[in-house]
Amino acid sequence: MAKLDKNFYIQDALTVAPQLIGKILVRKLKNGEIIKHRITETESYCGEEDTACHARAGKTKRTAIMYEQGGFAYIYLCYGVHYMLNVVTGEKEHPQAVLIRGVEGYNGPGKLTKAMNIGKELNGIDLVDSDEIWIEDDGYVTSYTTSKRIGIDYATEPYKSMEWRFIANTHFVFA
DNA sequence: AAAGTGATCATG
DNA sequence: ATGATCACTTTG
Repeated sequence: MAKLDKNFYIQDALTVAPQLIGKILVRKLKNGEIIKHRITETESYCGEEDTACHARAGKTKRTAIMYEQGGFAYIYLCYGVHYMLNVVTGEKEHPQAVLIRGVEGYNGPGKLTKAMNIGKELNGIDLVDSDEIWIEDDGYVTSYTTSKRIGIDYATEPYKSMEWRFIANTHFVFA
């Protein structure tokens, strides 16, 4: 069971996002309980030029973590209700991140963070060093489908139409 | 179809 | 200090 390392996260968000499909998100609670879920859906957000990315307006207190080297968790509260889990990717000063949009058993980014007890106290944590949350590769491989990203009506073309959402075929195979 | 929710960011 | 915005979920 290989924990994903720094070299993996340093790649571009567009490289990391499809590779995260099928990987296992691991959460260890303070009471020692371990929760594991396979990732089924991700989205890439790529730099200041990507009008859908939080870093589009430049570096702020909130987005500063995206400018770090890959491997950190970026967690924020959306619509005052839901925590979103993102993985920072790429080199330092390249604000990129991959949103973990769904895991097996839970569709929807808000549901998965609730189910796995992920909150703002984990924002900025190092996924490579942490023993509270990390991602593992057990060799499982699956095909995936791409589509346009969700909930980014405020973005402009061409980014609005980029197919930067990756969905595991697991649940959608009609063989 | 629509509202609910609260941190964040840009104004004054 | 105040207000606008928002990468969603749930309800009717």
